[in-house]
Amino acid sequence: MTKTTLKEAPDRKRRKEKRPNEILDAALQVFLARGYSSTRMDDIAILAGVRKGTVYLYFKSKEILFLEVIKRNTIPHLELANQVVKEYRGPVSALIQILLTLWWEKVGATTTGEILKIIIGEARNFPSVAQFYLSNVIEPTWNILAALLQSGVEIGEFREIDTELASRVLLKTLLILVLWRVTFTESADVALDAEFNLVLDSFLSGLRVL
Amino acid sequence: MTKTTLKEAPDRKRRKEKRPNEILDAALQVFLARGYSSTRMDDIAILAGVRKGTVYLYFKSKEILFLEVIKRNTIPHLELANQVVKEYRGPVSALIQILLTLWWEKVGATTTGEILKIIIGEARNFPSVAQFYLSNVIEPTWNILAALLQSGVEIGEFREIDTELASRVLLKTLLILVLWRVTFTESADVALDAEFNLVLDSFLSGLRVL
Amino acid sequence: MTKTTLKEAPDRKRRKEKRPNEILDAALQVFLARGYSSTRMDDIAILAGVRKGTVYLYFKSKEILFLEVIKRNTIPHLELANQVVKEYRGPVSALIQILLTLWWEKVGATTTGEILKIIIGEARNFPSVAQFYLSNVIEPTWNILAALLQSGVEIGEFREIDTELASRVLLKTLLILVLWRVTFTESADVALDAEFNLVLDSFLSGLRVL
Amino acid sequence: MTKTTLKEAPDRKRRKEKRPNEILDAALQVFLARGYSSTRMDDIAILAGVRKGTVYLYFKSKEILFLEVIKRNTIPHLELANQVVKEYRGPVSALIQILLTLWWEKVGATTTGEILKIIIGEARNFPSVAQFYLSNVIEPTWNILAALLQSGVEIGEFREIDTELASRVLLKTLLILVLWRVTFTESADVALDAEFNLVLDSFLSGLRVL
DNA sequence: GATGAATGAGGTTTCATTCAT
DNA sequence: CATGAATGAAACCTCATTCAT
Repeated sequence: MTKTTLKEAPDRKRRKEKRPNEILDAALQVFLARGYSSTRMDDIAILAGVRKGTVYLYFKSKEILFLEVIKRNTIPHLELANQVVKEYRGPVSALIQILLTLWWEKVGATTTGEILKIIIGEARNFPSVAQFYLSNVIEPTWNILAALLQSGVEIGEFREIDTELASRVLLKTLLILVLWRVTFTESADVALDAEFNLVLDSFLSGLRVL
Repeated sequence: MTKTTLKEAPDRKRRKEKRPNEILDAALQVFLARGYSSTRMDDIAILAGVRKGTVYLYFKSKEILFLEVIKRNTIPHLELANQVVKEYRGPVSALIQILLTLWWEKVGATTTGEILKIIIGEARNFPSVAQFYLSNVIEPTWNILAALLQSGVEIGEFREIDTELASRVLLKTLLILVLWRVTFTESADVALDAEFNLVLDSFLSGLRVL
Repeated sequence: MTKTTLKEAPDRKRRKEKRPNEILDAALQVFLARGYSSTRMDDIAILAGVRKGTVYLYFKSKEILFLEVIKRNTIPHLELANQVVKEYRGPVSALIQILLTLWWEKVGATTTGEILKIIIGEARNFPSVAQFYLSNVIEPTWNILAALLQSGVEIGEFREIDTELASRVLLKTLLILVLWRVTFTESADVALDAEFNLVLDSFLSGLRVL
Repeated sequence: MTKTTLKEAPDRKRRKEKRPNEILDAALQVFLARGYSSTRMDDIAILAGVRKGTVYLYFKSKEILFLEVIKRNTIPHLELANQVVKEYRGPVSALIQILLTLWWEKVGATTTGEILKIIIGEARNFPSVAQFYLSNVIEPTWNILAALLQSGVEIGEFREIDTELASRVLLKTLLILVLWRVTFTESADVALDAEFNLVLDSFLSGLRVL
C-alpha cells in the first residue's frame, strides 16, 4: 500500500543479502588490478553497482574491507585436495603429479598469484593479513603435501627424507612461479610451463628410492 | 648562548656530490620500511637531514626518486660475481656452492629481498621498474649461472641438462626464499637456512653425472 | 544556545543544480578581482559558501573551472540582440544607435570589459579560451553588425561600404573603450561616455549617403 | 697579482655595468612570453646568462624587477615624434598619415602590443604600472596628436572639432588593433592592415572641412 | 660580485569518511 | 537501505627568496 511498493525491484530482498558479497567481489577485482593504495572506494562501489556510501554501510573502512576481501578469497580449495588425497589409492608420486598439475593449470593460473602478490606487497602495512594467509593457506597446504610425502615414505615408495622441509621448498618454488607470472607480465617469459615441469620432475625423481 | 642559536645556519652547503646519495639512501630506507605509496617525501627529506624542497632540487618527482633508488640499489654485485667466476679454477659445483652461499648470507640476507618485495608490490604501477630489474639484475644473474652450468657440462662435471632452464629455476627458488624472509617476518620461519641448504644440495646432486 | 551550534550541520545538501552555479558565480567574481594565477581555489570555495573539496566535486581542476566560468559568462545576450534586430522595423541607423547605446550602458558597463581583460591577459596560457571567445562572442557580434549594415546598404540608407570591415572596426573600437574603463580605473577618465558618443556619431555619419 | 686575475674575463668591468640591463632585457622577453605569474626568476636568470642569486643582487624582488622592466620599455619614442612634428612643414593630414603609418608598421608591430597586453593583464596587481604607462606613454601621445589636430584646425585644414577627444579615440582605436594582433594570433585575422587603413582614412576624411 | 645550495610557505589536488535525507 | 553531497586532512610540488662561501 505504500508508494514505494510501486518502484521496488522484484528481487529487493535477495539483493540485500547479496550486497556484501557483491561488494567483496568488486573489491577483490579492483584491489588485484590496482593494489591497495591506488584503489579508490569509489571504484569499488561503482563496480559493485552501488554508491560509495553503501560500501561504508557494510564495511567500516577501506582497511577492514581489504581484510575481508583477502580472507574471503584465501579460504581455499584445500578441502577438495584433502578429499582427493584420502580417497586416492595408488602410487603417491602419481597423486602428487596430478594434484600439482591441476593446481598449476587451474588454481595457480588465476588468482593465487595475484593474491600472493598483493599480500606480499602489503605485508608491511597489514601484517595480520600476511599472518592469516600463512596460517590458513600456506601451512595447511604444507601439511597436506607433507602428509602425502610421509605416506610415500612409509609405504616405501620414497626414500627417507625430511618431508616437512621438502614440502616447504616445493610449495615455495611453485609459488614463485605463479608470482613471477603475474609480476613480470611484460617479459616474454614463456618458459614458465617448462620450469614447472622441471621443478615437478626433478622433485619427484629426487624422491625415488635409489 | 643566545637564543638565535636555535635558528642558526643549519650547516648549509654540503658538497653537491654527497646530497643526492644521502637522499637516495634515506629514500631507500623509507621506501623499504613503508612501501611506495605510504612514503611521504617529507619523511625522506627529514631522514636525509634536509627539507622537502631540497629533495626536489635533486629529484624532480617522487616517481623519479623511486626509480633512482631502485637503480642505485640493484646495479649490484654482478661485477664481483663475474670476476670471481672468471678467475676461479676448480670444480664448478664448488664454485656454485661458494657463490650462492655467499649470496645467501651476505647479499640476499640484506636488501635483495626487500627490493624484490617492493618491486613486486609496485610492478603494476611501475612496469618500467620491473622491466629494469628483470633486465639488469635477474637476467644477468641467470646468464652467469647458466654459463657456469654450461662450463660444468662441457668439462664433464655435470650431466647434460638444459642449463638455461635450470638456472632460471634455481634463481627463482632462491629468490622466493629471500622474499619469504622479508615478508613473513612474524612467523618464526627458522627453517629458511635449512631450506636453502636443501635447495642447493638437491640441485647440485641432480647435476651429478650418474 | 549550546556550544555545538558552532559546529552544527552547516546546511548540507543544497540542490545539486544550484551548487555549480553558485561556484561559477563565486569563481567569476574572484577571477575578475584577482586574475587567474592569483586566484586560489580556497577563495572561490569560501565565497561560494563551501569548502575546497566541494569545488573539486563539480569542477575537476582550476583550469576547467576557469573555462566554464568564461563560457558561462560569454554565451550571452546575442540571442536578445538577434531577436531585436529581426523584429525591428525602421531606419537601420536608429537601430544601431539603440542597440549599441544599450550595450554600452548595460552590458559593456558591467562584465564585458572585465571578461575581455582577463581573456587578453590569459590568452597566452589559455589559447582555447581566447579562441572560444573569438568564435562565440566576437564573431557572432560581428555578423550581427555586418548584417545590419548590409541591410542598410541594400535599402539605400547607407552608402556602399565594406560592411564586414566596418563592423570589425566598430566593434573593436567599442571594445577598447570598455577595456579601458576596467583597466585604468585610477585615471578619472571621465571622457569615456563622450568618446563613445563620438565613435557612434562619426561612424553613423560616415555611413550616410552623400 | 691576485689569482683571480688569471681567470678574469677581459671585459669584466664592462660586464659589471651591463649586467642590470642584460637582466632587464632578458626579463622583458620572458615576461612578454609568459606573463608575470608564469615567469620564473630562474628563466630570467638563465636567459640573462647568470644565476638566480645574481638577479637578486640587482633587483630586490620579482615585483620590483617587473616594474623596472616595464618602465625601461615604455619610455618611448615620443621625442622623435615631437621632433618630426616641430620641423614638419606641409599639410597636417599628410603628417598624421605618415606618423601613424610609421608607428603601425614599426613600433606598433613589435612590442607595443605585447607591453600593452601585459599591462592590461596585470593592471589589477600593479596599478602603479598602469598609471605610469598612462602618464608617460599614453597621455604624451595624446598630447602630440591633439596638438597636431589643433594646428590643423587653426590653419583651416580641419574643421572645428574637439581635438582632445578625437585624439583619444584615434589612439585607442589604433591600440586595440595592435592589442588584437598579439592576443588572437590563432585567428587568421588577416584584415588588420585593412582595418588600420580604414581607421586612418575615415578619421582623416571626417576631419575635412565640408 | 656571483652563485650554489637550501628552504618553507603556499598552492593544487585527492579521497576516505561522514551524515542528513 | 541507499546515497548524494560535503568535507578536510594530507600529499605532492613550485618557486621566490636568502645566505654562506
